[in-house]
Amino acid sequence: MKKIKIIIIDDDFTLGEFMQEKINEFENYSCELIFSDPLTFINKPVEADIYLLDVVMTNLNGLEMIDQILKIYPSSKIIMNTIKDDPDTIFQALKMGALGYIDKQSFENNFLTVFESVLNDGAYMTPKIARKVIDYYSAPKEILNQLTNRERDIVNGILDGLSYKLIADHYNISLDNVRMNIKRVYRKLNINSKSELFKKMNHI
Amino acid sequence: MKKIKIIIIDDDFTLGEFMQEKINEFENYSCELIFSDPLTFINKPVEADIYLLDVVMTNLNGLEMIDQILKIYPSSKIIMNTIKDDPDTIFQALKMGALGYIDKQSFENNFLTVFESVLNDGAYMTPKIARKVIDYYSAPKEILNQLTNRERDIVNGILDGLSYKLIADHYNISLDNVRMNIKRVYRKLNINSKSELFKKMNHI
DNA sequence: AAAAACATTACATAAAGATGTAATAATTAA
DNA sequence: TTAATTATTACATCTTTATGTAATGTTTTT
Repeated sequence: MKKIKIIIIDDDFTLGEFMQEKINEFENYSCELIFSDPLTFINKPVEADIYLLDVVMTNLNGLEMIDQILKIYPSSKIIMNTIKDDPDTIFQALKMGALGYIDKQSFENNFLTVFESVLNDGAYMTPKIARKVIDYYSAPKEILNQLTNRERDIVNGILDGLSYKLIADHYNISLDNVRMNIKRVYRKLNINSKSELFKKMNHI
Repeated sequence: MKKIKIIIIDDDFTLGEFMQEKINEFENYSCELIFSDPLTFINKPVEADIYLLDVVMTNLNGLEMIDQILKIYPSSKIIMNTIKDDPDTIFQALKMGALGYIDKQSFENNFLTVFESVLNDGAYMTPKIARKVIDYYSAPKEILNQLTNRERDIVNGILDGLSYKLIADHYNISLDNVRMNIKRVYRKLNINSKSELFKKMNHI
């Protein structure tokens, strides 16, 4: 049976070796290469089924590597293995196309699950990471809560892509009413453009 | 030791009973109530540590229930257990505050993991669901790929909240150039307003 | 009932966005 | 090296947004 080939790209060579060892304990997986310098890999890429990528590396940003690897090997699976777990980094990684995101502390307990998940066209995040993703989604809810009903209506209209005029028509109120509401919303949220509103509400 | 209290709200009573049975096989969990009619629950809510909620129910939309339950019991954990796995439904659930999302087929194999995840301030999605969430994130990447470099620059500027003028200044091009590019982008993407652009790119 | 919060309309104005048409330069592909 | 794209600039016009100020109803809340 053909083994699943894993490549580790991680600044921390000791940790890399540790992970390699853990992986190779399993018959069906094979991890032979560790790149502790990402540039070495970039200059001479090697194909693998799964890449284990650290985000924080001195020579190169791990996030950019996602893109580069996928350009060369589009069907390979990329898993982020990192201590960096702020929402921004997580989302950038997902946006770039990483299919797994685990924190280094839970590598040992989770790597098999991650591997299996991505190999079966799924994805995996540790509960801690998943929670961050979910909290990010529900953030807009909190914002909407500080608005009055009418303000909420209008904000939703805007997020739906309606013009002030259409919103006014829809709720049978004057255009000026819509404007007034928007003014108040902007003040409450400390913004002053539709773009900022969209940013605050990220995903509808 | 106090048991973790679970309440099931699911149209399908037979399935409800099956899940109840599975849950009660474990010492530390206790599931005594199944609401096959969501309205019964709404009219006379009962507190629990975890709610297992179906999305598709005849009398009420499961998504709206999330909000209602959390209003009454803010610290309770809500897990969606459903066959509905289209991205829109998933995101709406997450947006409303659900902390877990599993498909019914994998209930038996995953419920313990889900329970433990949410009880430890985490969240959980089955790999299949997680993949949908991640694909949703990387969708904008595909869109950006059909644009030229300049068009991409400008789209990114807009998503950052910059005005045409600021974008023009930033790239040292004329305002009309920015406008021209936007026109082309709108045509390519079949849209005709900034709002629609934001919607297409959802999360930046 | 008085005060406070919320809702609605109105007038006014400057800035930004959405589109059309058209000509010229710069790049790239045939 | 033509032909075909792609990139820029320009002019014109109409719509939409962003904000200010101000007055008058409606609900809530105390």
